[in-house]
Amino acid sequence: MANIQQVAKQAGVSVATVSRVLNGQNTVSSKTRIKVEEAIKNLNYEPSMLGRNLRNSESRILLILIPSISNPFYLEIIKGIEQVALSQNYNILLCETDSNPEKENIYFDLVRKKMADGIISMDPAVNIDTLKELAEKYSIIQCSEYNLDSGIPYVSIDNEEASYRAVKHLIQIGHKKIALMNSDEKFLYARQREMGYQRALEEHGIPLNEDYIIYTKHLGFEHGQQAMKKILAIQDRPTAIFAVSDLLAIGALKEINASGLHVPNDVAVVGFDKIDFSSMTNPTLTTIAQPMFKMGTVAGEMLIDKIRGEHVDNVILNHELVLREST
Amino acid sequence: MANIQQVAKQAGVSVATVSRVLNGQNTVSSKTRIKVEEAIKNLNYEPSMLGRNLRNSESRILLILIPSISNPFYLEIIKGIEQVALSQNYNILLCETDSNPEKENIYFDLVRKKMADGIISMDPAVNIDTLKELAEKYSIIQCSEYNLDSGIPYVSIDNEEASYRAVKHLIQIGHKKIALMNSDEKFLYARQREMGYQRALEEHGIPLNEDYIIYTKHLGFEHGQQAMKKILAIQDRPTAIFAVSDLLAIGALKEINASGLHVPNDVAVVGFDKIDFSSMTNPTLTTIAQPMFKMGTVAGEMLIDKIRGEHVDNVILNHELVLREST
DNA sequence: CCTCAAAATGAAATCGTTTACATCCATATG
DNA sequence: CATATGGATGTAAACGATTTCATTTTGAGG
Repeated sequence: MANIQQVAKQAGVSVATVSRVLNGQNTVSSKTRIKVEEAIKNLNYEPSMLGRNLRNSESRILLILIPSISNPFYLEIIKGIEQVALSQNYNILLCETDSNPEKENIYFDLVRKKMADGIISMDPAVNIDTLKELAEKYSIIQCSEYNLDSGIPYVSIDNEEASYRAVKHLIQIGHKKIALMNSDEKFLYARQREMGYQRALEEHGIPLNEDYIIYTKHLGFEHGQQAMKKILAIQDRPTAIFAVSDLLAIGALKEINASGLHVPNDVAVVGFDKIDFSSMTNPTLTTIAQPMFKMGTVAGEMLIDKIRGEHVDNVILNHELVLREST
Repeated sequence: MANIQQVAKQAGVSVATVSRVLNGQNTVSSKTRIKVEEAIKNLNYEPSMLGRNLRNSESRILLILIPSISNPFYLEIIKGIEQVALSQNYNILLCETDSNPEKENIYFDLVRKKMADGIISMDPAVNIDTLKELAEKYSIIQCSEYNLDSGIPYVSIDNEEASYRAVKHLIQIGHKKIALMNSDEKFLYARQREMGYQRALEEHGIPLNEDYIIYTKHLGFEHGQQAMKKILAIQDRPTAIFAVSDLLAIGALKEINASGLHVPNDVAVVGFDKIDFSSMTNPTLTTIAQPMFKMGTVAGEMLIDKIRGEHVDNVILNHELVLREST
C-alpha cells in the first residue's frame, strides 16, 4: 500500500509536488505532472483519506439522525441529502436513534470526536437541550421536525396549513364527523397539525368533539390499527379519519377493512407524507405530499453551507394534497 | 477545541500518559489517572478520531452496499449489522448503488482510500470482477446474494429449498396451475429459486408450463403489477402465484384486486422475504421468512472477524414458511 | 540503608497528508 | 551581461493521536 512518499521518490519529485498534482493545482509543469501521474499508476497509489482528513481537520461525513429507519418517510429525504452530499464529496452516516437518548448520545459523540462534520436532525424526540449545546460548537440543521427556540436552522413545511387543507377537503366532500389520528402532542408538528384541524372545523362551523381526537405513541402501522379500533368503538362513529402519517392511515385502512366497513363509502381516510406504500394499498390513499426529496437536498445544502461557515436561513417548502381512492 | 498536548500540560504529565488513561491501560497509577481525568474534564477534551484513525490505520467504518434503500428487505438486515457494529465500536456507511456501476465505484473508492475498513455487499448486480479484485486487498463479505466462484465469504439462506417449500405448499392446498414471478435470471438467487419451483412441480408430477414463468427487471411494486397483468392475460390462467419478493407479491395482490378477482379464492399468492409491509396488506401475505436481522448480525461479525485477520466460513441460515391470508 | 526488579512515566518516532515559506531556475529586460 | 521577475519545486512543520523504547520512580527484601 503505497504512500505519497513512495510516489514522490518514484517520480523523482517532492511530496509537495505529488500533493499538488493530486489536488489539481495548476502550478505544476505538465512535464512533472506526467511523471507523477505515471508513478501513481505504477504504484497503484490511492491517497489515504486518513492522512488528508487529519491534516484538513475534517471527516467529510455528515450525520443524519432519524428515529427509525423503518419509516419510509425518511428514506426519500435521505436520498435527497445523499445526492447533495455525494456531489460535494461528502458521505452520510445514517443514525437510527430509536428515540433512545443513549443511542442518540453515541452518535453525538461522533461529531464531538471529529468523526463527523455536522448533523441533520430529523428526530422529533431528540434531546433539544443537548442539540442546542452541540449547535454552539458544531454545524447542525433541523429537517422536517424542528424547534423554533433552539435557534438552529431548519427546513420544513407549513404543517398547520397542510393539515387545514386535508381536513377542509374532507369537509368539502360532505364529512362532518372527522376524527384526528394524531401523534404525541409533545411534538411540534403534532400541535401544528392539530391547530390546522381545528381551524378547518371552526371555519365551517363544525363543533370540536374531543372524543374524535386520538393520540398514538408512535407513527407505526400497528398504532394506526389500535387507534382505529378505538375510533370504531365510538358510539357516534366518525365518517372520516385524518391521520398525521401514512403509516397510521394504512393501519386504519387495514382495521376498517377488517371490521367489514368500506373505504371510502363508510369511512374516508386521509394520510400524511405520501410515502411509496400509500399508492400500493387497497384502496390507494389520499394524502398530503411532502416534498421529501427536495427537503433532503435543501437540508444537505444548508448543512454544507453551515460547515463552510456561511450564514443559512430557515426554509419552508410547499406541500400538496393528493386525491386518491380513499376519499 | 483542546488536544491531547494541552491535556498533558494541564495535568503535568506526558501525552503518552494521557493516551494510556484514554485507552484504559492499567499501567497508570491512580494518582496520575485522577489528575489526567480532571484535566480532561476541565478542558472539555474529546479525543479526535482523526488523529487516532491515522495512527491506527483504520477508519472504524463499515460499508454496506445495497441496490436500493427503498426495499424494506434490506432494512432489517441493516439493523442487524448495525447492532454488531455499534457493539464493537464500528459505524456503518449505507451505500445505495441503484445497481449503477458508477455509483458503486464511488463507494469502492472509499475503501481504497482507507475511509472504510471493509464492505458487506448485498447488491446482486454488483460488478463481481471488481469485487473479487478488491477482496484481495480488503475485507469483504457477501450477504444474502452471493457469488460462489468469487471465493468471497457469504451468509445467505438455501434459496432452492425455500422456494421448493413455498411451491409445495401451494400444491398441497390444491393448486396445479402455479405461476412463478421471478426476477432476472442473471442473479443467482433467481436461478436457485426457479430450480426449487421446478423441483416441487416435478416431484408432484405437474408438467412445467413455460408461459407461467415471468421475469421482471426489478423487484419493485410496479413490476409486480405489470407482471401480474401479463399473467392475468394468459388463456389458461394460473390459480396461484409464487413471487420471489414480497414487493412483487404485493404488486400482484393489488392488480388481482383491481381486476375484480379475489385472493385467495380465485388466485393464491405467496411472497418471499417477510418484510414488515407483508402483514399490512389486505389480505395479509403468505411468505417465506428470511432471518434478516440474524443475517445482518452474522454478516457484521464475519466482516469484523475478517478485518481482524481471522478466517471466516460461509454461513447458511434457516428460513421459514409463514402462512397467512393470501393462501 | 542498599539493591534490584517491577511499575510508572516520558521522549520521540510514526501514521499520510497539506501548505507556508524558502529556494531555485529560466526567461525577459535594460 | 547583470538583474529582476515569476513560475516551478522543495523543505519542513503542522494535524492529533498511539506506541516503542528508554528512563525514572517505587517499594520489597535483605
